[in-house]
Amino acid sequence: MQQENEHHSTEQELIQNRIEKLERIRARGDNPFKHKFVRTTTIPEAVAAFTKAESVASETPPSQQATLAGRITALRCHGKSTFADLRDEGGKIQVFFGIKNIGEEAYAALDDIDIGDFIGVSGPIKRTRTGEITVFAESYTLLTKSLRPLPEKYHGLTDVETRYRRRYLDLVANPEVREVFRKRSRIVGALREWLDSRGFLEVETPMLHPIPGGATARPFITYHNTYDRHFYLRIAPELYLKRLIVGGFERVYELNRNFRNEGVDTRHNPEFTMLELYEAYQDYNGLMDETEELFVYVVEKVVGDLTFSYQGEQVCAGRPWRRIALHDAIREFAGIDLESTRDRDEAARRAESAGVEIDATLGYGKIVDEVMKERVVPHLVSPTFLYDYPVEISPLAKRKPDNPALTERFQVFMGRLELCNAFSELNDPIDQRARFMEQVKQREAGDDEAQHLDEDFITALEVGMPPTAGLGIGIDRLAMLLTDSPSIRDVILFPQLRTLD
RNA sequence: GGACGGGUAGCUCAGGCGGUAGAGCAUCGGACUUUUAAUCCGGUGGCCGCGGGUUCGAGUCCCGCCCCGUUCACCA
Repeated sequence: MQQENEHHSTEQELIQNRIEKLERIRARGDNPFKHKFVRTTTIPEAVAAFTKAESVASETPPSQQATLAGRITALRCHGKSTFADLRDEGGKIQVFFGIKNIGEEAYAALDDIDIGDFIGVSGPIKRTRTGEITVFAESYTLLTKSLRPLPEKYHGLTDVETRYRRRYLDLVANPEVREVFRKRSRIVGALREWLDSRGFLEVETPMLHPIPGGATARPFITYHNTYDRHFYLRIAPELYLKRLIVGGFERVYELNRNFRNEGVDTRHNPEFTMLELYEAYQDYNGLMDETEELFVYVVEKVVGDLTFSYQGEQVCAGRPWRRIALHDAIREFAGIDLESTRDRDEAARRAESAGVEIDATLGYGKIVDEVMKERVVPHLVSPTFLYDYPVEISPLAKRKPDNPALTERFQVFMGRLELCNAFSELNDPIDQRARFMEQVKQREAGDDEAQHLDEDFITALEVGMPPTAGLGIGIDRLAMLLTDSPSIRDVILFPQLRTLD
């Protein structure tokens, strides 16, 4: 215990110092944690109103009375006058405390105000001698006492571990981080607007799945006490959403979290946000058109321009987007043909001739997938549809009528990021059962990402699902792209890190 | 899991040739009624990630471990 105290002695001293101030405040009969404060306006509104009034009345700048609230981010004390920077969510304004304006008692009480405290302040807004827009405080009130020191004012908080583990400090110290998350919110809002305007119904399906399904991924396992059984955190909502199409909804979407028990890197977080939508009577070609429309809507709304830069490269999202069959793209970028063979070993030979290392356990479909990731995706900066994927790696997608080895599936890539996965949904229950059985075989052969047989889902398909196309969009990656963030952790408020003891 | 880089004051960072651990900001005390990274004077503050080892002596060298980042592998 004592060791622990000594270990934190410095920080403890800073905290202790503030606690003593807090006690002095209480001793004066003031409450350092107020319940409510009515402000007349926000800081950015007050600044905008002042600037506007000023531009109209050119000779004598008007002074406008305002009551503002915010956090003190800087204090400059000059004896009988003090300047503070006050910041709220949207902006910053300087506050001037003069002993003549607020009185000796209130001025003396400033001794117990620290950087980090929240205050409310009233007074006229004017420019100082040096031209800074400033509230000349006539009164102020402490709203919340802060007991811990904030990160340094000039450099902010740069330690990435602290930024992720204690995001509140990151948000306080680095205003641009708040902008990233505002933008993320606008992306999600724009997606919903587009979907809602087209009659898509937002639904919520289970997060606890008795059988993990809808994607090839390792699930998290959890346990329900009353039912005395294991559940899986969902890896995708797909099979439930398709059940809703069976039930008669024609346009549904779900925008929520998926959980996959796999590696963590700059593009993968164990929990991530996915938009999945399903549209009856549509196929993958029509869905490609709609996907373009949807993205263009969101990009224009959020970025304001269809050309933007991601990690130093220009992305041009203007329509039409390039559409190229996966096998054609492999021919173009990898210089090999994987379409004219279906033989696993031959495909592996050709892949290796293109310099792609192929693990002996990979089947034909995964070889194609591997070559795509290694040789094709790195070229896809501006938006590109790859379409017609091997049936082996697309167990929920409908086959092409003229080529049963391929499925009507597409993916969208932008900024070298995989953003979407979509297909004409397989609605033939007999084929679906066969595909599941193929997956089960792979699972038994040791592939623990292979999909499970979901008997109830087959039953639903037997009841009948109309022709349907479905699309999944990785929201985190879309947010990375549109905020020019290099890591998925930069667009997730509380990314997963190892817990500390 | 492998490779590389990092972990030093509350924050941002120096030091690293083995010889009593530094700066700026913050904080505390003093001066100051127009500053804005305020200024000036003085002070407090460190298990130098953790544990071993070598050594008269270890932030510094060696070994192991933990955490973070990048990357490769795996995946979306």
